[in-house]
Amino acid sequence: MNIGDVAALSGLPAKTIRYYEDVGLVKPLRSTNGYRTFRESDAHKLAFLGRSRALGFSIEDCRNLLALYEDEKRASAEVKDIAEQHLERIDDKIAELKEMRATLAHLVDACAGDHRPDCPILADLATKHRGEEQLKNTAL
Amino acid sequence: MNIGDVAALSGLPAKTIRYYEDVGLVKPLRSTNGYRTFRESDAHKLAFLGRSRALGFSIEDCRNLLALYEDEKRASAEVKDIAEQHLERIDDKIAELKEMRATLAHLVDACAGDHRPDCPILADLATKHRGEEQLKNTAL
DNA sequence: CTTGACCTTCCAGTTAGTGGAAGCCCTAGA
DNA sequence: TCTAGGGCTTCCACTAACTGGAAGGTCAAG
Repeated sequence: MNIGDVAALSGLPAKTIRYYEDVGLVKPLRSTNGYRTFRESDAHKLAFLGRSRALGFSIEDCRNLLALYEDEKRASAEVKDIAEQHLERIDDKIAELKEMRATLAHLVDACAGDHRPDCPILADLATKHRGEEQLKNTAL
Repeated sequence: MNIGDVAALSGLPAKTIRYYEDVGLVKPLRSTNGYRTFRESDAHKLAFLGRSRALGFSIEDCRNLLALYEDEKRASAEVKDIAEQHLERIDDKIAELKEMRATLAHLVDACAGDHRPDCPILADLATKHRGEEQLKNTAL
């Protein structure tokens, strides 16, 4: 299979597949004309990578997951560990976004959004908030 | 004020402030020794930037917000528009993360996480899912 | 033989900084 | 007066995970 074929099969752009080779996630063979030649196993790996990335795993996570996948003697605990850490990162990110969202939604709501210059959004951004006092002189 | 002073006041790292100058968000003066000299207005801008960034606005959004902030004849609608678009991006991101989270939580839950190799997480990543069929030959 | 679709490599750009090196500047203390 | 420190300067490289584009080789069809 050439790169276009695995791209179609895996749903990944050819550019991305070349990049994955660059970072050592797949190691396709080369035919005499210099074209990459992908085996079934490579196509399978790429699909695995596509799904892992879709779940938000980092490239490094993917590398580890792939290694575990190929290791018959793995302990599922190792996989679960990676997944749980990722889950935690996701939860943190969601919490962060929700907080931004709440503040922003409140401000947007308060803004008339008309031709006049008065704007609670800008007013808020221009104002020091609680807990934002910086670097009070600790000594003296 | 030197950069260390505005850094303390705004809560931004000096590196970040230099970067903001690089991309044209602030234009501090220079004293004869080459040091950046920040006016009150610069310190104020930097605080504004810090708060905008904390709400997740991109640098380009910040640039536009700052311009609006300084424009006495702005229409609040323009500000609101930027904020609403950002809100939408946040909502999209939250939705995406929640979907990942749901899938991942389900898989983590199903995984024993012990010394055995059997792992529903890997099994899932290795399996083609509904709607994942690629590029069926449209012609013929 | 030419056209067009593939394929190759390499370079640059994206976001928003961060880390580090090499080297001034300035002040306080011995 | 010398020196040590902390602060300041610039510049270069690196991060994550690609993506776009240029220049050019390969191959099958007409």
